[in-house]
Amino acid sequence: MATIRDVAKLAGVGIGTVSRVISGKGSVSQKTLDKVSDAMAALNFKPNTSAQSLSSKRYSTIGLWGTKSSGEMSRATLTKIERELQPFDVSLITTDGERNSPNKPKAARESIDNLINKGCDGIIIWGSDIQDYDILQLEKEFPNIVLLNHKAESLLEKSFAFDHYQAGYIAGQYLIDNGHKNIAYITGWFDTFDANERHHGFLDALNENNVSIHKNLIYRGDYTFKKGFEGANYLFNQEQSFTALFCANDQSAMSAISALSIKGVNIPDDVSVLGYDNMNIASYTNPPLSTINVPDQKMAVSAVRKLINLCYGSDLEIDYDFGAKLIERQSVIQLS
Amino acid sequence: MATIRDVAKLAGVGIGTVSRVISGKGSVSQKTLDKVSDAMAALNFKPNTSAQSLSSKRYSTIGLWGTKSSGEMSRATLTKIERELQPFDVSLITTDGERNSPNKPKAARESIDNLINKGCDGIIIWGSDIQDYDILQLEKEFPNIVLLNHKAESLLEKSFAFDHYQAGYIAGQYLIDNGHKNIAYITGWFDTFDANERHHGFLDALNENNVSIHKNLIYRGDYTFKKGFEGANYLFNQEQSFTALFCANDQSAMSAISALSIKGVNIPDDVSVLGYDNMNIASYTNPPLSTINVPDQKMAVSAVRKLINLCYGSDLEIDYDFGAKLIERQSVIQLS
DNA sequence: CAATATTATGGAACCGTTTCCAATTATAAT
DNA sequence: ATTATAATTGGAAACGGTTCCATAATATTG
Repeated sequence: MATIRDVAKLAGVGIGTVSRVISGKGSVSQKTLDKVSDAMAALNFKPNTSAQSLSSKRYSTIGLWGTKSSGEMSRATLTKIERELQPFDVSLITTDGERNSPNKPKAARESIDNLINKGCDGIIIWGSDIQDYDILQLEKEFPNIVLLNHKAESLLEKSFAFDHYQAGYIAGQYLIDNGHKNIAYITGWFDTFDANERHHGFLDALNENNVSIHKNLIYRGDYTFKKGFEGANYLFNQEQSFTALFCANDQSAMSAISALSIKGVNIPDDVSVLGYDNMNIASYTNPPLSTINVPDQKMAVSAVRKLINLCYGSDLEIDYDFGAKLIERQSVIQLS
Repeated sequence: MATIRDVAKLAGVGIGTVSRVISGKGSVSQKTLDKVSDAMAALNFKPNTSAQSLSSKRYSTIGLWGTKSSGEMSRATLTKIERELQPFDVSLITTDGERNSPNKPKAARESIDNLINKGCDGIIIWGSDIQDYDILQLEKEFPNIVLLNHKAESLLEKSFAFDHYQAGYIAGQYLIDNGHKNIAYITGWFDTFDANERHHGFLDALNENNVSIHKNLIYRGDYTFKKGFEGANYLFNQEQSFTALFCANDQSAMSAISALSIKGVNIPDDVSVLGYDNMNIASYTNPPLSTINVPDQKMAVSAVRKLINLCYGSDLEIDYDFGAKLIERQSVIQLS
């Protein structure tokens, strides 16, 4: 591999000059620029990234930290992030923070440190697997962080999160507005803050409307197709009947619909089903799934842009508006 | 940040010694090892990755190259790859090779070069978006590559691909074995080698059994839910009737099932549907989807292991057996 | 116990950039 | 022409590790 010195020699200039043309900073006369460019082309010169990073402390890399247990970031979102980074020529390093360790918070912090140490200018922290206290601590030492799917009160401008409480509430309210009083519910997995918010929002909506949900009609799921399917069968077998089913995500909603249809229940005539997430597929189920839209990609884009601003001093505009919205399709009907 | 020299000073040893304890290579007495370890802990020393790479030419990073147009690698597979890398402490850099350029092969090669230049010990080349000739050329200059979802005849031991022709053939044969003669077909997107293989395998199976497929019953899809849905509606409206529908992937199969059910056709009694991929959700549709299993994750794991061997001189065992297998569930029935 | 082999150790040189400053050259102003 | 100012340029020093070699300390051998 050719180095900057080879180029300098061939072009008959000093290494500083070559460096200047690489970075485009500082001034070079047109004549020298041409000479150097030619030499670089002739030698097929590519600057060595490690050397650049070592000397400039700029890594052109950002890290994505998250654990699988908090529900994985979707592929589409991931791609979106890459695309957002591409124009700036920064790469993405992803890590699965998961470690089996007795001391979870410590392990989290440690794996984040590792990621930073790999050479990242900034990192995206995904989900709620790390405590606010640790985040604040971290942010003091390493301010180039951004929280995605998590909100830290004292770090609002670096938090990009969806109001799951409100969304859950909207979901509950919607079912009630459509006249449903006997409601079943397949929950998500409660490991995370988000999941709890959504849960309480939904429950509060019911409470405030004085509709209670029978304990037999709550099935503890985990966001998977499997649990959705099993949950629906479980609920179907309870003696309590229901006219609506809320599922904590679209995946469970889809498989719940399958399970119920297989049992011969007609969706939405016998049972309305409401999902949560608005996955791509939600438009193409039978019936098309009404659901809560979660602007995952939009949040991701905002988070990335904020991080780019933080790391590289740019001034990209950032959208902080991630309102909850219910998408009406055909899986929920008005009870007459 | 503390450097190796700080550690050396604090521990009262030379920098060479510190380097030795970092790498674990070379000999250090127990006593010095303790001293150095203590010093490292006291200073919270973390070796600088760029400096390490610069001087050792080892990057502990591998790249994943692929374009979105060739169908994205699934999230699950991506995670699998990360997990496989984790024990070796190597990170993954992903790139979307997509560029709009008049000269596609050149652009491909260029973006691969870029990726290599970012500092990768090796790269995984995903899909068939780069020509064999270019691959061979590349491999000569940079041998640490591995092909995933693509087979280059002269690079067999670095190719990890599924026999889509055979799988397509099996799919066709299965439908015929079940007595279907009037078959409809929602194709995939034909940009890639894989897609063509699958296509021809399927068609050849029909041909060799003397069943022909009416041209109106072939709908050109693109692997999306959307096209599956639209395709099924299109097929439903043809005057030619069919008892079986083959979809080039599970996504289209799922939405095709939805579309047909909405039209009132009963799956599988009126129309059998066969998918391709065996996605997670395939077990939880109504009816559960019969499909071709594609061992994506298994192939990815093998590819990664091969690459690790290549890059780091290890000797992991590698499985090259990716046979096609049909998973019988309940979306295809025997025609009586 | 001397001679030899083995294990430990220090540190200069190097990896390929960027950064900075002093020196040179070109340009503008008087 | 002379001076002031601005634009270019070269290259030493630094970034923080690894490598290698010469040397020192220990262990082994006959």
